[in-house]
Amino acid sequence: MKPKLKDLAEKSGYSITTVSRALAGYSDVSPKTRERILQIATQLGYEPNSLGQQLRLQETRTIGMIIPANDESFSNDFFTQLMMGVGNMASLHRYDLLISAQSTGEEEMQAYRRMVGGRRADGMILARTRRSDPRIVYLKSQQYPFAVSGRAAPDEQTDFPYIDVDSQAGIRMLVEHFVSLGHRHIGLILPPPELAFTDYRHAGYLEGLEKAGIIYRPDYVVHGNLLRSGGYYGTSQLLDENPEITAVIACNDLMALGAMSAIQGQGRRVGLDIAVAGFDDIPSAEYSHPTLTTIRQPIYEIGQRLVNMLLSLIKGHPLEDNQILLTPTLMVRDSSGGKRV
Amino acid sequence: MKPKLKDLAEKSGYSITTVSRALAGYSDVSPKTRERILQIATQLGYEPNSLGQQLRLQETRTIGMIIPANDESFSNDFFTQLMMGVGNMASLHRYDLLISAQSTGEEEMQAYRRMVGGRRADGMILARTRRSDPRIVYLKSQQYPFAVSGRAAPDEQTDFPYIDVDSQAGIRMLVEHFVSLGHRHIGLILPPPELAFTDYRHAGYLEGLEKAGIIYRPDYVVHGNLLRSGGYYGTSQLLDENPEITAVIACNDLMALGAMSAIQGQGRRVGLDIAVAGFDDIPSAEYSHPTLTTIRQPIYEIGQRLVNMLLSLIKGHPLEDNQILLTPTLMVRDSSGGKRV
DNA sequence: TTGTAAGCGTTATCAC
DNA sequence: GTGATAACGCTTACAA
Repeated sequence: MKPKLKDLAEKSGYSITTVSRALAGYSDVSPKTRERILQIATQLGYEPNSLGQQLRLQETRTIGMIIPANDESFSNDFFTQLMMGVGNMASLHRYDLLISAQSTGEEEMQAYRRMVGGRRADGMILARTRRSDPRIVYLKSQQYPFAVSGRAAPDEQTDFPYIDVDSQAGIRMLVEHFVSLGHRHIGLILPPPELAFTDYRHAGYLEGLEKAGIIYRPDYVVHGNLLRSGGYYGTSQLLDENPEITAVIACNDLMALGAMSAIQGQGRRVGLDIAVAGFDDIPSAEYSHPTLTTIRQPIYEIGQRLVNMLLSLIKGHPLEDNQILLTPTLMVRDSSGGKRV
Repeated sequence: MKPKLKDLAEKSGYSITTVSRALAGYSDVSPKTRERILQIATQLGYEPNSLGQQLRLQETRTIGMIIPANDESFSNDFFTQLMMGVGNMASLHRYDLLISAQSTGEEEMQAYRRMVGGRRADGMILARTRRSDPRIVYLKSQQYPFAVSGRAAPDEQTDFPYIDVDSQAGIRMLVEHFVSLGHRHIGLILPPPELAFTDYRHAGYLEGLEKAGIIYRPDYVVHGNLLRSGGYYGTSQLLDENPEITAVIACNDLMALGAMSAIQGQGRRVGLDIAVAGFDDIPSAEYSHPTLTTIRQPIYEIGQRLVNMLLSLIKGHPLEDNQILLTPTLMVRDSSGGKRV
């Protein structure tokens, strides 16, 4: 059926070794031999079995990534954008991607163990760090190459390679933006507390309020699930319980879109009655109605850079800079409305 | 370092064979032995090397997918949604996904040969069929299991497993919808001619016009690249050259979003001045401004069903239905505007 | 310049 | 119940 080295060897009359070396382009095989072997190889449509190669070379040229599996995540632009950045850069280096969709929990850890322990990939990229993240503990214990989108929480040690944006600064910028427009009652929808970046974003909120001399009100802060639904319910709750709120900051764009739905569902106008801002700047942010004021994170580029980082790690090249903190930029669009009177 | 069967064998005093069988849960190993071995395995944190397993078992439990690599594709909801459907269903069957990002052309074919010939995956899923698609020719020649999102072109033979939506009916429904609103001058932005579904959509357009007794005008039809830019330029061209046009059908939602930008860029109102419709019903369609009238394809579900199809193929199970044509549904939203006076 | 043989880590066959 | 041994397909010392 599918030809292997042995078939080429038999057909050509040479040994498996010689065939292998001819195909690999070694110099110590005579031109005539090489040509003959190459010809037979193309004639039979030979393609090396990568399993054999990988097992022998102990290298898969594959980058692993485990992404959240749940029915809603297909609308999660963050992961898909990250994956695309990773995938395209990996492709440039002739690496492929091994993707496993798993829901957070023990199943997910099993998938990590299978992928890492089973040596299915040469390194892994992970995203959305959690408090005392078991994945990172595991990967470090295995001394396995990995690169992360996101730091550890502020009170934890970040002793691993990562790229993150300064989301404290990002949220602070949003608060300042709203304050400059005249808002004094600003609600915040945080990510779930177990995520590492939640504290940074909370800190940015506090920092922004303090700079503006606004007193912090804990009841202006709720948690959401990072999906549209989280923004929807969070906003409903905030507005119901605190009717004086005039602006809502959602900690990602998906929740901000949900927030807008909630506001519009109450018959109010986003930007005019209630200002909204998000975080990420996913593609839909620019096409939403109204367009979404947000903090731009270069997710696609982060994916690309994580690959470069990871490949250096895999090859054992020294990494000049393996902990990168990017400064995000504020994208002012219509959802934050104009100056208030 | 990383423990293998040999290490467990040495540590336990049993042979590699027995260790392997104990771990596999064979009945012909004594309970005491099994327990001892299992204990050592967990103690050392043993994880089977999947390369070894795969090579031996000739099975990878992996589904391959090659997606278009280009900087804009990260905003391409179609592929990401399909991937998520595929990935989540694969996960349920304990399969992973091997993704390779490649731009169309010889490189892409090489990637297919590497993945198939190299036996890196047990089967493949492909999308967006092309005229006399070389990928399909190749996969058939290799008798390799694959399942496709999309049929062959109308004048070609579709002798492979697929799931597709009846896009001829879909476009016809859009034409009928526009006609019912009073439109007589309807522009069409087709996909590139080399794509297999282009002819179906064109046929749907013709069918819709004919039913309404509207004469077909070839200059009302242009081709676009399936990205926002294609919709933008296609619409600009259509409106510049045929100012009487009052409605534009874009053959996917991304182009429809581009069409809306073009119209709004001219200071005109989508839905009121020029009606717009798309195809796919990607998540952003519901959140665009205005919301987008479109034809809903259940892309995520198609991804899931393709996996089930493919797994049957891989396992050699008989497939009751391996050529599925779904009827799409019309989603009327704001971009098509109301009835014209 | 070419060939022999070992080994990557696993499972399956067969004998004991 | 258990253990040698071969095999999956490949690369690479080492010999010739």
